[in-house]
Amino acid sequence: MSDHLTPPALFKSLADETRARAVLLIAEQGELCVCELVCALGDSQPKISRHLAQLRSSGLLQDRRQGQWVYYRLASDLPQWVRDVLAATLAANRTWLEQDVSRLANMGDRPARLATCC
Amino acid sequence: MSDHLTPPALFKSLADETRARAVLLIAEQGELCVCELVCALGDSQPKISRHLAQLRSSGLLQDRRQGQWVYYRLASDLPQWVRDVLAATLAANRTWLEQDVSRLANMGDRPARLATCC
DNA sequence: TCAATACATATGGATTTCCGTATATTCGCC
DNA sequence: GGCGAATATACGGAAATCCATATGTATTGA
Repeated sequence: MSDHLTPPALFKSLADETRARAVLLIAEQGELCVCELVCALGDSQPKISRHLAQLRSSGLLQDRRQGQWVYYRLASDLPQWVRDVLAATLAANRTWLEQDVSRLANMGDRPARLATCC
Repeated sequence: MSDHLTPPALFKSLADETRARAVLLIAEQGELCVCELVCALGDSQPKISRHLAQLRSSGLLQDRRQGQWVYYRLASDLPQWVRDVLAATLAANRTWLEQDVSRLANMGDRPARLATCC
């Protein structure tokens, strides 16, 4: 799926502020549900949802439904160079992401993931 | 100048096919003049020129005039993470760039750069 | 000074992108 | 089944993007 992730296709996916923040947050946290992203980014739910759908259909993210929540993570078949691009960007832009991370940390009532052990 | 190169700003610069190819070609070759890029990418001169101006004003490229030619290279103050992003993208997408590289190699009458030794 | 080459920019229009609002849909629970 | 919470999608319209064409500027050389 993400085979035809050409450079401009990848960069187009990351060219929007909302999408860039969402992807980097997910890259840092491993997995986030829509309501967590809505809270962290401070945007409306339809806006977040629309951008997530776009990131999924471009092959960057994959989703997983758990009860009423839908969790997004980096696509498992993401090429290594794409992971490298994200890692380099994330490492050098922590302060740029700071507010989103802290809004996420301060969020009350975050849905609990299933324990991975069972 | 390139301090305010936020992630979405960088990715927006690279989100266009013409700009992505131009930047990667320049990253690979070190320095290219406008007419070389016109030939390698097979686009019109105004189109190339417009995109180069955009890349320059976003802080990704810098230019240098030598006689009638204007050479573009990566901006000298480019943050390391941006260089890393470009390097990772270039290394993994050689075949995507193949045709442009060979059109450049087969170009006749390429303007000669000044020797660096004197 | 004239012409030619290399490059830059202006203009207008077609297309794309993005968003707010409203409306599905899906799931868990009573 | 009915209701509320979480998420997705549809439908305009506003704004940004991209391009072709035409024109401007700078440099070289006759």
